[in-house]
Amino acid sequence: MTRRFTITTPIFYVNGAPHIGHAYTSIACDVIARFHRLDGNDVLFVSGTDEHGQKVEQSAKAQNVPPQEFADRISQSFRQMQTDMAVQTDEFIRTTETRHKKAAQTLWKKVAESGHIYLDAYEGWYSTRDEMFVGEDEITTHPDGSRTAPSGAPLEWVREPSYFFRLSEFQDRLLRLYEENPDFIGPHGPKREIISFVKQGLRDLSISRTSFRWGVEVPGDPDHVMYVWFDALANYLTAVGYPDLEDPRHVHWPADVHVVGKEIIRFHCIYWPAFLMAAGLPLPKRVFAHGWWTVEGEKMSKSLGNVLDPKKLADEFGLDQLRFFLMREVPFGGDSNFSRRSLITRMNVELANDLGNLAQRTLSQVARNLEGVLPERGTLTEDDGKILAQAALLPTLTRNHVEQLAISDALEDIWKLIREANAYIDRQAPWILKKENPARMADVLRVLVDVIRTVATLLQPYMPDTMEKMLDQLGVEKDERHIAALETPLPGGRVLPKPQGLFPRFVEEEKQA
RNA sequence: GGCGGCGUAGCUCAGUGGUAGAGCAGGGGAAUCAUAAUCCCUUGGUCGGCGGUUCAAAUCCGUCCGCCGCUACCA
Repeated sequence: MTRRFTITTPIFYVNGAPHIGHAYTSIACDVIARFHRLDGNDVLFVSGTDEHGQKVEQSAKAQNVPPQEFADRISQSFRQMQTDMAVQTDEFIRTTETRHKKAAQTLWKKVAESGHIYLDAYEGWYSTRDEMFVGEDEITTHPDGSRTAPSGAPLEWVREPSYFFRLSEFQDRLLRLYEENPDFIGPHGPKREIISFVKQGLRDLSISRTSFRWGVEVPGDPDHVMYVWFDALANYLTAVGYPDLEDPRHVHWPADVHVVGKEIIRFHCIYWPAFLMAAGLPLPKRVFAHGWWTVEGEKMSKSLGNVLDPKKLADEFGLDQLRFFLMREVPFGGDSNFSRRSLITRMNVELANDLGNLAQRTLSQVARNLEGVLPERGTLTEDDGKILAQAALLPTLTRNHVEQLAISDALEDIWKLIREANAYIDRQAPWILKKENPARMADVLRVLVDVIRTVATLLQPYMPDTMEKMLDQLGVEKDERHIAALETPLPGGRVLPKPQGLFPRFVEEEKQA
């Protein structure tokens, strides 16, 4: 039976250009989605843009364009970024689309019908100049009793009608959810924060606004638009065709994993399951928070001017090299630092020296000493059997890591085999066997081709373009490139194309003094 | 303040009770098929400090120090 697998990126807020963090989250999900496709699963990979809210309304106004036009432009830049990064989504949801508004409004109605929404008023200190409510802890109180926002703007106590969601009623059910499903929140650190947050007690959540218009209209009350998270989170349902239960994508709900940045994990682990519980819908199986990137040891920020453009990096170093680095460098879930030096080191040591050179030295011997013809498997020695067994185990190891979203650990295991293959070729020394025992040389080269095939097959999700070329050079047909195909050895006798280096060493150009 | 995370070799990190590990960097050697890539050996740590539990602690408990995050309606 085909397994279904549904994965989502966060939807990106259209209030700025995509940077390396957006690329990272997209690529991580893409690697996982591609792995599942390669493993024969029926995958739905969802991404999109969050386009409502006061900030978008304001930014559009500042540029003198209608909000929709503003949102169109930025949303397109996120789609372009994903195209540039070879991220293959199955659905890209824009929250300004009609289908999404329908989904969000239906969800609202379901929650309202269950009695979990009521009309009251939201009150707090409001800055008219900033057009936002300011939290108590951000307020400066002056000797004369007046209060100001961090921006220095004066504050006034404002009461605004608002619909509320009875979040307070879900405390126990949420805690039970976390307890009964230990993997619901990952990794461990954020999980504890969420649990202790919920244990502190939940207040009802204001889920509508009347102070701005740029949002999804609340069903039955056109004065209100939905609060961002009710609107945004519903995109995951839009992606499966909700509310049309006959939609073929509907079988992809619930999602297997929502991948999110750690800054929005609370909304996904508390609000989202509570909304779904209230609406009587199945809950996602997992929410996973990834870390952030620093740049050369510093926090990435516009003011520091060190915001990394993923396209520029891909143009300079190569897309697959960038994808590899991002997935390799960081234990998924942790923070990590981006530095040119470590990127170049990984490219040269792991891609050029370890993997690229292994393929090149193997294939050039096949080309020169066997006239490019792939030999049949010969009689296996103990050493042959050992490395082939290690290779045979690799799909399972990799699959288990990907299942846990440990995509850097999967690479680590793949590299252990690559290093072992380099040790094997040195032990067997086919360049010596060439004179002493040509038949044995052919056996050794065949073992190496099989090992490299395994490696290249499993690396496809990470480096799709380069691994396609490597599999071409190994004589692997298009329909032999999925994981299950690894169980069937290639037939001997195929003529392999002339090998070409796939991972050139990167030499940093001399800096002008 | 409360809650939580982190602190292990020069660097990045793995390791949750039983003789300190990996990769990179450093040193020595081998090989020459290959993108001067590879392979082997090796230097290097009182596992943040102190105290405790235990036959045994990086690993459990307490305390202190340092760094970081969360502490709801901007996303």
